[in-house]
Amino acid sequence: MFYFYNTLTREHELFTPGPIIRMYTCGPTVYDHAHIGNFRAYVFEDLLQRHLEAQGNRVERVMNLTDVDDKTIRGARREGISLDKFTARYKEAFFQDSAALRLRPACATPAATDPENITAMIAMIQVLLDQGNAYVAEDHSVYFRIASFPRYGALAQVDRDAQRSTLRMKHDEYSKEEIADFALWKAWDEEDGDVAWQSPWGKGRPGWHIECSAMATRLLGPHIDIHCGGVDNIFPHHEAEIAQCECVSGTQFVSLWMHCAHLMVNGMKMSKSAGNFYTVRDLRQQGWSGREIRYALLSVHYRMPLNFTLEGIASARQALHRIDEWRTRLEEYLANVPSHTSFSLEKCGAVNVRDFFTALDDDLNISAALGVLFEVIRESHRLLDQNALLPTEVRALLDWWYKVDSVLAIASDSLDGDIPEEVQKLVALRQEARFLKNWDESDRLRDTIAGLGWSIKDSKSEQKLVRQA
RNA sequence: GGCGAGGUAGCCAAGUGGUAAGGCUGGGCUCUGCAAAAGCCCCAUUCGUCGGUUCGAUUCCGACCCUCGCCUCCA
Repeated sequence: MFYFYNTLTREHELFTPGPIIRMYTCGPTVYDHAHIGNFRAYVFEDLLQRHLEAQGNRVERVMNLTDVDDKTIRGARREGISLDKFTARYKEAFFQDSAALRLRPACATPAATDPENITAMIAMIQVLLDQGNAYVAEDHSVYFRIASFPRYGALAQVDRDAQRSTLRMKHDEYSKEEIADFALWKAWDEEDGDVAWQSPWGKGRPGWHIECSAMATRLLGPHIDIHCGGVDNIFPHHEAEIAQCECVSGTQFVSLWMHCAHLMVNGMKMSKSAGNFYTVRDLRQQGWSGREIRYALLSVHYRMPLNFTLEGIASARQALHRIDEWRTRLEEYLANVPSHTSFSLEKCGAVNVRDFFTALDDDLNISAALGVLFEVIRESHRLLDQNALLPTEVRALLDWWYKVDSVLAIASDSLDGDIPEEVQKLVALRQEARFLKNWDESDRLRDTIAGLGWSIKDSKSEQKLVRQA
């Protein structure tokens, strides 16, 4: 039983999936490296998809790439290269960063400039024109006629009449019937250079909102189950998408709208225009791993503003380390006392392990879910200390963790990678020195090994090597 | 001005009309040749302020204070 908060109704609603969940997530505009504020939305969407799938649902998700707009055109012109070449760089970077954050790729990542998408946009605009939902202005741009769609404003719950007085007419939009009407097709002008497509209304390029509408309906059909994005997309972007799609299809475009709150830095919204932003690559260069960034973005509920700080990501690192140690303990236990019997674990001590998933069922309550995880960790350590767990129970606990991690995707990749031969030799020497209780030699070797970038943790039976950060 | 989110320990953060999950930090203990690491234990008479309802409110109602976002391209 899923309950999700629907922006459209402003209520938690029961969500009952059909055989396939169709999901559309607004992707990046590829004019620069995406920042971690952008990635917060993608991590939230990834968590949502992974949880739906872990609960046995099939999800078809589409994420668009906006590769033509004012900013991409400006960027390409500034560098004197083609739009394609300019955006290709940032598309590539986006996929790299996404992989670092362990975002599962969407089923399709259509780009606005793909010929089939431009065709779909033009077709959609034509229908809107034919039906009187749009009009061609003097300059051959095409605008959506908001007056023709009374429900406009329902998602953002804005009253159009109240808005009117605060809007200002831009100089280049004088030909609109109403100030709030938005562009479906922008007629070519000097600034666009060679970026243009032919249309029945002359050469130009698509407006931003029609891109998503056309790509979403082309790939997922007229009705979508879940549509996600950041809160700043609610108005006007998603409002416009609803207007366009519902005028064309005559049916409800989206059942469930889910929006995540902003990421803040030092209490302020992170944005490119404000200049106070981190990119994934910035943080990775500073030594933070993708999964640490992922955890930091994941661990605050998606509808709460997240204040990103270095202290916060350091705390994420520690929490992950605790999880790693626990998993290692379980795996080492099973290496000694193997058990392949698998059964579905109900409880670990006093903790009901199912609660992890039921917490997420409730509008992705990640804090409660992580609370369950850490309670299980503490409880199983306690039981293991008392030798009160059976091998089959440890096996089941580990299987539970693998399922949990299919949703969280925060497990460490590999324990430490290959240990260099030189280090291995020194460790062997130290082993001998320790056997002879030659502590001076043992300490000297520990220092030497540390100089090579590996720290040693002695346990009763062995020397554990950990690569220094 | 209109719409919206939020104020819970040093930091992050769940939650409920019946007496405060979890993480990080800090302290203690265990283990240990030392160190490191790890594990366990402890750490809010109190939930922005002031009123009200109630046997009882952090949780419901009202007022107020503060922070932040959207209303223009933005996840």
